[in-house]
Amino acid sequence: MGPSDPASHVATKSGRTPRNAIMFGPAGFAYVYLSYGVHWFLNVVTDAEGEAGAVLIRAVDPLDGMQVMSARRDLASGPGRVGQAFGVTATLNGHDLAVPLLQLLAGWSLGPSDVGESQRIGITRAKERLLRFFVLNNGSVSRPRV
DNA sequence: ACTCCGATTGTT
DNA sequence: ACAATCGGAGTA
Repeated sequence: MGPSDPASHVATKSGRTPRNAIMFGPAGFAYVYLSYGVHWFLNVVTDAEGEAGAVLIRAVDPLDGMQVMSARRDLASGPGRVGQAFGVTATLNGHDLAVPLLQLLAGWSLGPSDVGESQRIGITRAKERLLRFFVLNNGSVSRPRV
């Protein structure tokens, strides 16, 4: 939602800044930022060039390269863990997600009944908006901390 | 220049 | 419940 979402990095009065500049570019690029000075968060830019918008990847379900069956459940459940699992750092900010180094590919097919939506996690502004989307009945989906 | 705090996580 | 850890953004 970009500017119309109070929880977005582009929602401030300053609008475009050095940090969020990638969000104003074309879709399909990585927007990476450091959270709490600790975790690298991976976002995918979604809107057309000139229109700021991005989606945070909060979890990933490891399908290939998981010699680690035991770790499967929580290996990449949580945005900080996604960053850690893929080795995301500042150098990936602005990365073209069509390039194999870190690439978005078509996944298995999902219908509307496979996708859940809920309030977002960990934010203070615009909590009520249902802008968190997840695969239903998938163990890798991240959850709020109890 | 200085303050506040953040789409968190691991440990106590 | 709390520390870790740091830079963006707002205020002065």
